[in-house]
Amino acid sequence: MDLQNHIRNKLENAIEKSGFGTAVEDYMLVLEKPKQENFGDISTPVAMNLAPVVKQAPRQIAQRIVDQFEIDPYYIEKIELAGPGFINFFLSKKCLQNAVAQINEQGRTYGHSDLHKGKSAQFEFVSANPTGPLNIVSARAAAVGDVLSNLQAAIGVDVEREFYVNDAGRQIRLLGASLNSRYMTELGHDEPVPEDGYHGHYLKELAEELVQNEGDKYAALDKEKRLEALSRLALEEMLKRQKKSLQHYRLQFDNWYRESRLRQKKAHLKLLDLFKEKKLAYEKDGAIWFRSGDFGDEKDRVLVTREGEPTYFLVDIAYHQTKYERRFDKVYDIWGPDHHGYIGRMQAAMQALGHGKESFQVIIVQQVNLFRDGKVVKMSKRAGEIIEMDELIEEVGVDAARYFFADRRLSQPLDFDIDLAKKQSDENPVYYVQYAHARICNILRFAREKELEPDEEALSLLNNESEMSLIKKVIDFVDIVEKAALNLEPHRLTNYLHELATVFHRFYHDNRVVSEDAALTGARLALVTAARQVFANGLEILGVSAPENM
RNA sequence: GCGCCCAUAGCUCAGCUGGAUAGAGCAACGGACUUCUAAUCCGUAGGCCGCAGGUUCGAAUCCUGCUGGGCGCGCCA
Repeated sequence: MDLQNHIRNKLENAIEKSGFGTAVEDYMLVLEKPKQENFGDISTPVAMNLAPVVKQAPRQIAQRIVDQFEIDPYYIEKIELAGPGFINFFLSKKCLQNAVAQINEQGRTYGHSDLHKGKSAQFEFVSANPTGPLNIVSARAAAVGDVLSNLQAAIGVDVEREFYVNDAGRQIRLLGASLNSRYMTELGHDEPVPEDGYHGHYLKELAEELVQNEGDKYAALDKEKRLEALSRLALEEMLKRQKKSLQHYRLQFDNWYRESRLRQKKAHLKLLDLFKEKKLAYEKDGAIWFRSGDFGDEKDRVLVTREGEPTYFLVDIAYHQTKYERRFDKVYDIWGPDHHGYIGRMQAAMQALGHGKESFQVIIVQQVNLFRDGKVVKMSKRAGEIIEMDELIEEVGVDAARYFFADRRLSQPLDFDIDLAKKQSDENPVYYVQYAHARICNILRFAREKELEPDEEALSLLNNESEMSLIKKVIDFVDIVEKAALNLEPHRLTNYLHELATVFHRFYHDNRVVSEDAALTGARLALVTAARQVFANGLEILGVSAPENM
């Protein structure tokens, strides 16, 4: 909708003509949605922001701006000065009614814009170690990462989703050793799982399958060869299962970037050379250090240990460097709260490599506490007691899981109430929104049976309170998507859809869509068609299904 | 000790780049179905916005200190 721009332009003109042109700054030109409906549809506190600068009373300033404001009656019905100095705009009915036709014309693309067209971004998220099934924490990251990606795409960004696979190093060796124990035990040899190995049930199951399908084939190998073979096998199997879980969760990664690929190319060693060359690295106590302290980190960090092993950090820097080589304008990492201490050093590394501060952003998504029967479900990774993502999805469904995960501020720890998410009742917000969509589909089906169609020529018949509220709500969608995308706040979208559902349900209660009045029926069908489109488009961004009946 | 996150209605949370009377869902209570879906709607009740200062025309929002809770501070990954 170019409505906001229209008002902004006219407002700037009015301010210019009032003689405040030199005093006004961009940040003062705020257009917001007033809390109360009787304060109009759009409001600006610009006069109050100008007051301290021009040293005049806010209401006096506002009055002069209002006097100079050129009203285009197509858009605006009236302007009011209110309260301490707010200028409130009331939109014309004509403009609101026509918005319905515009939405229907845009259809599936309504809500999308080219605000950031031409930019590219990469989201790296989940990136769980391939040493076991995905858990609850990954489930939140997966939902959030996917929705954030969708939101960026909606404002025109060319987005890529990436999963970084840590398929090299100590943990994979441990994984192999753990599988080896299970496998050999299955064959009657006593080889206990290493103390710091992986004790989960899944490796036991895998070992059983292995014996069943391939017998004692691996037992014949000498231990080193066997461990290597089983490591590889376990890794690929775990990866396969993770991919399957994510697919089930309706999440498609564009790229699975393997750490082993970096190591093969010796990317980390080349990077080390580069650091040395640029005097960003030095030797101390037998280890090689990065001067991260010079780039805002708390202290310097080790890149190569005294034993000559490259640290995870060194490889990770090399990995992040590839993101820039792959020419993303913006690189986002989604991490759990346990990694926040890692942000400083990675930012330092990126800056040392000459990448602008704005180009790399870490998004910390807070933890998930699982509740069942009103009690916290304790999870212990060591003992292999984790709640798997598959179990959660199995139990509550993909829609509820994704909706719940998107419905919180990222910085807020999330209490996930399994019992609530499972409930097919009004206590569950997912159904409330989906039900609104299904209800509209039902109306449209009913109308089609009677051979009635939406009629955009009749939109001027939409006049009553609940009709106008619904129109005003659907036209907010573009703005909501933009704000959610720019601020990386998926919960804005769920909140909005819930509000939209409320307004729609009220409209439904107040008005019969299919009635004796053919013209009015056409107009209302056009309105609910637009509303349905907004539900569908919004739910699509969330990755939640929009059922046609419930 | 240092760093990050959190504290708003009984519960779960919005609102936080300062603005008008702090909102929603659930739970509680009272109403509404011969109509296109009652998985819905309407109404009532519910608040020292953790505490104490500060900044200013104005603070849930910004700053400082404190209290309480979660997490992190490896030549681990």
